[in-house]
Amino acid sequence: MRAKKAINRFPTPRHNHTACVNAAIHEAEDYCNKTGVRLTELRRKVLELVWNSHRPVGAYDLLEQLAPSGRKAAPPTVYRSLDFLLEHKLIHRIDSLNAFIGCSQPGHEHDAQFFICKQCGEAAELIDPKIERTLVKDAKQLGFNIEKQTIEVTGLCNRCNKRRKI
Amino acid sequence: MRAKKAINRFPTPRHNHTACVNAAIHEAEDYCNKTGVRLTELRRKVLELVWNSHRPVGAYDLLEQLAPSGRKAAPPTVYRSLDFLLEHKLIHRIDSLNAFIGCSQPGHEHDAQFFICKQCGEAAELIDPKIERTLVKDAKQLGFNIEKQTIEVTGLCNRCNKRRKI
DNA sequence: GATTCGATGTTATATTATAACATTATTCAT
DNA sequence: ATGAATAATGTTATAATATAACATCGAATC
Repeated sequence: MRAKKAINRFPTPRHNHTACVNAAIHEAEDYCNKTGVRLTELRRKVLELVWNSHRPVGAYDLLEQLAPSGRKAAPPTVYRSLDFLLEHKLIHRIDSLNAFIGCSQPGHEHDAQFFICKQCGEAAELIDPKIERTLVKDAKQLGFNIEKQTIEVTGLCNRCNKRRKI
Repeated sequence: MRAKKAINRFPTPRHNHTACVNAAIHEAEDYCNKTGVRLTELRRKVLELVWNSHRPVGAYDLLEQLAPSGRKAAPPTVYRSLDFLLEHKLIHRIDSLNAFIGCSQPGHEHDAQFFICKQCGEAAELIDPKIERTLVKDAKQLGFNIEKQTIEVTGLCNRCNKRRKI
C-alpha cells in the first residue's frame, strides 16, 4: 500500500500533549502485542521520555532523565532501548542533530520528512509521497536502489517566524 | 536564478579522477580569488584529501592523511579547514555519516541530494529542483521557513547491485 | 619595522556511541 | 515446577566525533 500524504502541524503550545503521549504508548503496546516483541519497563520509559516533547532529544538527555535522583544509568542502557524503538519504527533518529523523536505514524511503513525549527527545536513529521516518488525516479536514472532516506529540513517554524518579525 | 537539474553519475572505476581533483582545486582557487578569501596550503591540502575519492570521508581519516609520517596534527587543524570549506560551499557534510565530500557544483548556490552506496561508499550528488520545490510547497503549508536541507539516500549503486546479483 | 588580524598549533575536554563481559529476568521444553 | 536456553539489562571501559580556550605564527597593512 502506498503511503498517504500526511502533514502533522507544528504542535501548538496549548495542545493536549498528554493525549499525544498516551496515544504513542498505546500504539506501541498494540504493535508489540501484535508482533510479539516485548515493550519492557525500560523501553516504555524511554519511549515516554522521547515523547516528553515534540523536540528531538539526545541520548544523554534521556539518560539523565532516566535517573533524576540516585545513580545514573550507563549509556548502553538508553542506547539499547533506542535501538529497539528504532528497529520497530516507534521513534526516528534525526541524523543532523544526533537526536531522537517519536514517530507520529508507528506501524505504518513510511519514509518521513522532518521540518525542524532551529529556534524552538520543535519538529513536524511529514509524509509527502511526492518526494519519495521523485527520489525513486532520480534513483532509477542512477541505477540506484534506495534503502533508507534521510530528509531533514531546518529553518524557522511559523510561530518563531512571527515572533522574530515583531 | 533557479538551479538546473543536474545528475552526476556514479563515477566509474576508470574515470579520470585526476581531472576531478584538478577541476575542484581550480574552481576553489577561482572562487577564493574572486571573493578574496584565502585558500591556504592547509585548506588546499584538506580539499585535495577530501577529493581523493568520491566517498564521504571522516575528519579523523583526513587528519591521519595530513601527517602520514611524523607527528599528527590535532583535530582542530582539520576541523577548522573543513569549516572553512563548508562555509564557502566547497565541500558538503553528510550528516548521516559524519563525513565530508567534495561539492560537485562549487560556486553555484544549491541544495543538493546525495545518493550514497552503503556497499562501496561512493556517493553521487544530485540537484533535482523538483524536490526542493515540493519541500518548499510543503513548508508553505506549515508556515515553515526553510534554511537548510539535508537529503541523503542510502542504498546500493548500480555496480554493487549487479555484483550482488551474480 | 611595528601593528593588526587571521590562521594555525597545542592542550584539554565535551559529546555521542559501542564493545565486551557479567548478571538478571523471561520463556520454553520437559 | 525445574532447569536450560534465550533475551534483557547492568557495568566497565573505550572508541569516535567535535569543540573550547589559549598560545604562537605569519601575512597584510600602515
